[in-house]
Amino acid sequence: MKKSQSSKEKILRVALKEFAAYGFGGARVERIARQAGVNKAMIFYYYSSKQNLYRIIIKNSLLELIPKIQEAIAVSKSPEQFFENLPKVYIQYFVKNQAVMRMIGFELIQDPGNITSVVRDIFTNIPESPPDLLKNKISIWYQKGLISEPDPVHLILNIIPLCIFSILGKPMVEAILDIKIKNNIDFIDKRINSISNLLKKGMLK
Amino acid sequence: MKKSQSSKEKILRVALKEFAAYGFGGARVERIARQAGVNKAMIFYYYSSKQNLYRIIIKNSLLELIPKIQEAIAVSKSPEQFFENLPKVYIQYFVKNQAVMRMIGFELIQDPGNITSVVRDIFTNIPESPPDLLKNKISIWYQKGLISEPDPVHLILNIIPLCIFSILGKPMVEAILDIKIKNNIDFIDKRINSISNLLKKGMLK
Amino acid sequence: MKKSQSSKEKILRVALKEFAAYGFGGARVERIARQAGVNKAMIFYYYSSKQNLYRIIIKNSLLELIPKIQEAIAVSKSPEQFFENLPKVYIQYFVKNQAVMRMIGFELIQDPGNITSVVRDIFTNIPESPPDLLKNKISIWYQKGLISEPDPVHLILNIIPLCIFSILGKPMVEAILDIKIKNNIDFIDKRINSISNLLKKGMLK
Amino acid sequence: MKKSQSSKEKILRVALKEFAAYGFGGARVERIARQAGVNKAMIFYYYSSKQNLYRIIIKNSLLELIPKIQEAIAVSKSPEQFFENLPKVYIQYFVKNQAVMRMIGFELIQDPGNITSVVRDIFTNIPESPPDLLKNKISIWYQKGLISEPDPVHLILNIIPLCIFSILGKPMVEAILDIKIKNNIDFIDKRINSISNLLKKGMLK
DNA sequence: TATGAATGAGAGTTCATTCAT
DNA sequence: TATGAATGAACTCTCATTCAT
Repeated sequence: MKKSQSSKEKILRVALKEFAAYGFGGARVERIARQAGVNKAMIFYYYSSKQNLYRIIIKNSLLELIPKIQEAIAVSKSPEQFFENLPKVYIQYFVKNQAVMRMIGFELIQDPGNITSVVRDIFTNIPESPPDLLKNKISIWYQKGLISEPDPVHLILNIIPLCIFSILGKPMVEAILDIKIKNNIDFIDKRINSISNLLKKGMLK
Repeated sequence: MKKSQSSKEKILRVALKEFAAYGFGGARVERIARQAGVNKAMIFYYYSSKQNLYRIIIKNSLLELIPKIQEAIAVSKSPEQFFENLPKVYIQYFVKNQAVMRMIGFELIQDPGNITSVVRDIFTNIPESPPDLLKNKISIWYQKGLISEPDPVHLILNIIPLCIFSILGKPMVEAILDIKIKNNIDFIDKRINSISNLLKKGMLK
Repeated sequence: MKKSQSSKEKILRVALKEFAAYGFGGARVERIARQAGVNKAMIFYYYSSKQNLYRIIIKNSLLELIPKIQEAIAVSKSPEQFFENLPKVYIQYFVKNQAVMRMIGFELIQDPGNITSVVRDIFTNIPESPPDLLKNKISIWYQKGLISEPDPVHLILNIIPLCIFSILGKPMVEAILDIKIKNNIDFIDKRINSISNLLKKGMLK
Repeated sequence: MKKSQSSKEKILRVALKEFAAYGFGGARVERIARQAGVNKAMIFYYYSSKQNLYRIIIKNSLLELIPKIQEAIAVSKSPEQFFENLPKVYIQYFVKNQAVMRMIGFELIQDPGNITSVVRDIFTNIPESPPDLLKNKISIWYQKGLISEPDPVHLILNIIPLCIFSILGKPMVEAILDIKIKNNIDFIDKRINSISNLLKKGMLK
């Protein structure tokens, strides 16, 4: 019974990496099975289809990420804290969970409807509507004259891209500038700092 | 002769959309052929393999995009202009060429090495080194005390993500905030504005 | 378990015939599958590619044939016995295993390097070097004044062609002479005899 | 008009090599066209199909070879001369025309009926029946007590295989004996000699 | 004669999925 | 739970052949 448990979970762990590396279309059930050390048929026994396995992984990933973000938003009593906490939480999570980040990336490009429906699904199980909480917060800050961007959509779209793309886009920017960054840990720290400064200088009044 | 020309090019046009919609692994040669109104074998006649077709499209796309960016950089005599021109050019291009944007996105997630090598390849055919020109510009602006971020990597990583992700991330942010944006043209204009303001307030001294 | 065993082996048996009948290029995987009564995909499941299946069959065939020849050489205490045993063993084997003979024939025409490398490969797994044993035998017989051809290459090339080609060349010689041989068993016996006599009279001193 | 002539013939020359190298199934029309420096469609314009091209080449080859053999037989006034002339003519022809030899080899393995029908076809256009001439010659020699093998089929099958296989089988025998023959011209001379001696000692009374 | 484009059938191969045990 | 064998549809790619010019 123990072994089955571990098999079932190992499949999840391995499949996440596979989907992140190749996307849904490029991922191979057989490769997942081999790397998880289980028989191919077990994947279907536990998860019934490749599609379903994919959905479960997406959902699990968001179920792990979203509360962290909610928390970071909740503890931010001022926009200053908000502009510091959000990049830090996002980037640190994505650095540690690059496979999750890649899967989310794939989904956004290929079928945003998919991921947004999962997000909405998760939100409906939370008593206080996270969208409302966030919108209220922003609205209050703006009314108090603390921030310069009143539209929550644009405010959020000024933050999240900087977080997600900071890791994904690094190799491309290295190519564009013909620079090779060696120390990745330093880079991440500087990245968080640079984004926080940009957001604070750029959107605080 | 005319028909062949159109066949060869039609394949390119259709394939770009297919790859953008499904990624390399999920794209189907047969679907490309059907939509281009050509025999499946013609794709191999002209492009010899799916892989090769993909590479050519990536390269063509970048060959079209990069000069526009170079131009936008070149005409920017001040960092102020720079922070205005770059988002405008990027976003307007991506709005019109969403398939290109999606393909670049896929590549960055799946195999950044691939796209960076194409970028480098294109750069070597330009007499004045684009990386050097850009780095010099930034360095001079910083020495003159015009901008607050001295590191070109971080400066660029504060710009490009905002441009690429503004279109890709829109549906997700709509889900997060439970808002549905109707007028897309207005949205794009506001997006460009919001980014320019953020960058100017956030990185000009 | 039993059925799978039989499937795997049945493929081998059927494929040998197919390759013998049509050569590698002309052989059809689908025909092999149909005749073996298995799903086409099983051929790749067990043998991974048409090429690989072909190689395995060639190797198996030689692994069966070569020891018989080695044995026939080993038991020949005099050149007289040698000139009797070798044609008998060769021809009787090829009569029973015409498919093997044809495959070897194809290989010798198309890519002799291929088959010679397999032969060498098999030899390296035999403790006493078969080439050396054979060369020694011939050398001793020549020194004792028993045979007239000192060069082992020419001696062997005076034997093997007569054996292989006796079956393959029969229809052509029938055409050349406008004769139709009815009783094949008699023919084979006479063939073995005629060759033995030729070799004994022609190469014994 | 001249160019067309040369194209038509160049196709024949190149196709012979192609068929000899890969067999009918493995030969590629496109490769023939490229190597002949003509458009693929021209092959069908001149020869209407791959099959037909193949047949024509087989026939042409035999039309060139057979008269040489007939001549060698005709000039042989004694079995001694016969056993000297035949190997010499055969082997020297095949050394110079290895592609022809290979094509004949392929045909004999794959579909002997094909080549025998062509042989018969050629013979019907010769006034004196070659089979009869040959059979008579052998019969007379035997009646005169000059040769030991009365059956023409076996007599011929004691000769031709040694000639054809001497070139084809060389690499394999080199592998069997672990010997590498350097000088090919010497080898051929020795081969002809060894065969002639074998036949003379072995079949002359 | 000559060409490049086009075609359709089918080749080998892959893959998610299911079955029997 | 677990396995190896099996399946069928679909995939990329090939190739002899034909068409339009």
